[in-house]
Amino acid sequence: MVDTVRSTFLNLPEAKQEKILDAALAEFADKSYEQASVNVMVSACGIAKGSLYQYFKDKKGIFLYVFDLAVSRVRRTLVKVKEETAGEEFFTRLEKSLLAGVDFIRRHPRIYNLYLKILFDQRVPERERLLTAVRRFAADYLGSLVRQGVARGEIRADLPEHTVIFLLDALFDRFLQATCVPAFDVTLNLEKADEREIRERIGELVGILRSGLAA
Amino acid sequence: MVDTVRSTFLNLPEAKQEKILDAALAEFADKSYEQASVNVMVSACGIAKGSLYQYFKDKKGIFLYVFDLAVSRVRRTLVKVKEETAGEEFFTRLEKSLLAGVDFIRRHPRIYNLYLKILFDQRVPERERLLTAVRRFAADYLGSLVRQGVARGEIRADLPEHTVIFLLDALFDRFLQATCVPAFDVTLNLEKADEREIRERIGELVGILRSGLAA
DNA sequence: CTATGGTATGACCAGATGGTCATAAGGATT
DNA sequence: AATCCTTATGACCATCTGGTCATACCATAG
Repeated sequence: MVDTVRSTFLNLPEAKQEKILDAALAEFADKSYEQASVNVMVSACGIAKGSLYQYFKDKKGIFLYVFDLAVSRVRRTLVKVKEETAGEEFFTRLEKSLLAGVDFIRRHPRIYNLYLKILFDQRVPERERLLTAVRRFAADYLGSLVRQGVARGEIRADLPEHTVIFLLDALFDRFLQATCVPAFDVTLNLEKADEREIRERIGELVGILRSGLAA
Repeated sequence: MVDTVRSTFLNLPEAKQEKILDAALAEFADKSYEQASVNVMVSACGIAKGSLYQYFKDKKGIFLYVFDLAVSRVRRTLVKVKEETAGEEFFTRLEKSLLAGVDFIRRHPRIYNLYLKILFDQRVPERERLLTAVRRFAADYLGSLVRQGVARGEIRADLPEHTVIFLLDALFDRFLQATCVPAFDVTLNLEKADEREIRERIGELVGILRSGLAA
């Protein structure tokens, strides 16, 4: 995994490292993997192309390194939310997790865009592995919430856990997508919503999950 | 909309038209829009590149024409399901609609792949318009089911309709994605599921929607 | 002052792209 | 047979791509 980056890069002053990673993230977040241009990256961060190929083995190496960094940031953020809400009720934790997701995306839109690229660009290197890792993390996160909810008697114990997690995962993912891809969301207008409205919509959704649709 | 295709193309014998559209669909479904190659299309269907540019204004024109055809096929299929289940109960209609979706994708995987491309390739021409159209259709479809369900007293009338539709739309879309993108679905294994299993999972999901999660 | 070794450079390569256009082929009407 | 119009062709163009490599730079060590 780390054999894609050369020690030359790690020896660089941190500011320069960051400038390069920033340019790479911007480019990969903007275009599809194959369309992302190494030429654009180097001219954006003001180094020679040859230099970049002294830092990384190839384009794929740059990509994997950037992706790894992005994922670890997401991980850290969500794990923190889980710990901070450990004592609260299941449905409250759902709401707070979703809110934290929205907040993360608004602060790191390019990282989320990178994730969307992995989701649907079939030609991303090692896509299967990267994608599975991310989704598995989400499923584990939700699974741990669900199991604790069941143990505390806050949610029904008679439901197949996998299906519950699937439903929650689907809803979370789409909600987050809707906050930044307006065309996804022809009903709730989440992209233009302020935080109060976001909270309201989250409350409504979790309310439906809680009590069901049947009359 | 139709000013992208030239009359020359429409005058062609139907078999030749189909061969060309088939090659174009295959290529657009396989790669991202910008990565899809006109050269590949023409050699796949055995015509000269110049000919293709006599049938369509440019690459974008080919794409929009193919997309329009695909969308109208989806529309026809789903409208038929809606009509055929008009008399049945809300939750049954949900189940049958989902099942019809799975069936359509298995019979027309390339069309569904094309849709996924629109979803996440930010550089697809007129993406906003195409995407909004598709999502609006889904929302209208589900909305009509919901309103009839409310009118018949099958589902609660006290819920905000938009939010209900949003939830259903999210769940439907992800379920369909899971049936053909294994990495999406680390919990249910839908890709390998036979029809009996698919029916079971659909039943469980709709069951949760019906009665909620709370203990 | 020189030698060493890591670092930086950008001209260059082969290959691909979308799109063009002069030319040719077909078929119908005169 | 001659004219005319539509359709078919593929060599060609400018432009971009990821990747290479001989060369230059520069700090330290002898």
